[in-house]
Amino acid sequence: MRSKAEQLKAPRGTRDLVGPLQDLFEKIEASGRRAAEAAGYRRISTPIFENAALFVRSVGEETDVVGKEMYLLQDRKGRRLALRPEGTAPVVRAFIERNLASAGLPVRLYYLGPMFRYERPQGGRYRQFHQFGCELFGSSSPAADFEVVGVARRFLEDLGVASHLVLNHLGCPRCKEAFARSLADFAKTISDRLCPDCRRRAERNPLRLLDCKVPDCRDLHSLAPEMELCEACSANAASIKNALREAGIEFSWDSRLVRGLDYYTGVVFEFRSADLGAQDAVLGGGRYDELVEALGGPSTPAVGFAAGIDRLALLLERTSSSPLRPFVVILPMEERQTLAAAELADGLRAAARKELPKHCSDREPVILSALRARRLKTALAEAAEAGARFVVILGENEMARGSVTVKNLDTREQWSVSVEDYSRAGGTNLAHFLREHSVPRKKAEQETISGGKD
RNA sequence: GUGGAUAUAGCUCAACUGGUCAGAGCGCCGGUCUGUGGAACCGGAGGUUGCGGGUUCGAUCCCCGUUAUCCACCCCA
Repeated sequence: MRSKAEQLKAPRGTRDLVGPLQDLFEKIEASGRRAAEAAGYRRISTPIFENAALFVRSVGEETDVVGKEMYLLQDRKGRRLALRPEGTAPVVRAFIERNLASAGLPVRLYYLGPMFRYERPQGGRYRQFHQFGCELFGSSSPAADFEVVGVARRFLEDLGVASHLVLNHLGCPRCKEAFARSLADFAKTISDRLCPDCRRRAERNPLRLLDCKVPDCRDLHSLAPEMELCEACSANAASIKNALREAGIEFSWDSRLVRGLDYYTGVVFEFRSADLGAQDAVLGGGRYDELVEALGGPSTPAVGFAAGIDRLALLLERTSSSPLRPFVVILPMEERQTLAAAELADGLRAAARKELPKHCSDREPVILSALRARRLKTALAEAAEAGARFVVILGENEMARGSVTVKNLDTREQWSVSVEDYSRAGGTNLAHFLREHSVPRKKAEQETISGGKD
């Protein structure tokens, strides 16, 4: 007989975010929000499913992402919907549909959330994965490209992720089109000597030819025509390089960097990590000046990027993380005080809102009640292990006196604190005491996520 | 979608070529210890060896299927 757990497992390529992994996700998301908002980006949340046609028209019918990786569904009225495989198209759709340009250009938006692609799962690659992305509408200036790369970089730096920046310039639609055509023509002449993948690429996405990893193909491709940028495009590429150099941002230029989504034009870039194996792109983006118009909006230049949160979490897994550290743990001595302990904890949390110092960043202090009585020795050891600062002991003696014993786990001092009018006064007595006796910890110790155990 | 590998306790891993081999460490629970600190020692619970078939007197081990994971390709975050 099969157990329920075996029959109902999470679908392939999906996973539950819980414990340290969830902590990590929140940390990464917080860094994203910080980096984006600091540059004036506002969050947008779009639906998780859209009309399938949106992605066909933007990402491109011939790309793998829409050709074979989309989760397609039909609702009861026969509408063709798709779980979003990427974030840019929905944001552009919303930009047009909500007439966001009316607030005045440029418009800066960021998003955070799950994306879906039907792919063979691998480390750092999931069928439901998560992205943080920024989109900047309304500027064709290299300053906009520079800004977006800068936000991306700040975000990664803030997380402490080591990565290197690679850029390329695909040219304006005219350059890109011409180059693709000449590559395809070239491929045709040597078609019989190319690997099967490259033969397919020649048809569907000639630019990708340059990215082949088969050695023989690479040799052939070295004979391929070079990208020729028009005057405007090469000036654009040059000014971006200059800006990056002047800002002291390290990067490499790779003419083989081609992104798999059709809408890219102009600058494209990736941040790669050496610690990720084959899935080394941790963040990717570029310019998509034609997309807004292609989807029915006013001609509007735009740049953006998307970062893979799951991949970042993979990189940071080693360097984290401790669970929520309690500020106070209430310990009942005997079974019959457990309910009183829970009540005390509840009242203390209410009081703490107003009265306790913000001891750990932007979170409320964590106040726990132990739900069972254990030997004091073990209970104290556990509380100390969990990193609690105070322990409140509630036993026969305390109940008789109408007080509790408060112990500071750092200094080992302890006091008897009266709680007689505790509930009437909204818990001020104990809360006040704790406030008076808590000194701010050093910064490193305040971190609830990145700080290890003492 | 293609090629390859793996699957044993909550976790990390053992078990010579099929024959008491279902184990260890960590974790968890309890005791030594009736109300004061992360220790030590002792004990306990937990597995039809991913699942389903097959070969065999006998399968964790061999074969087939299946599911999941990992690696590479494709592609991408």
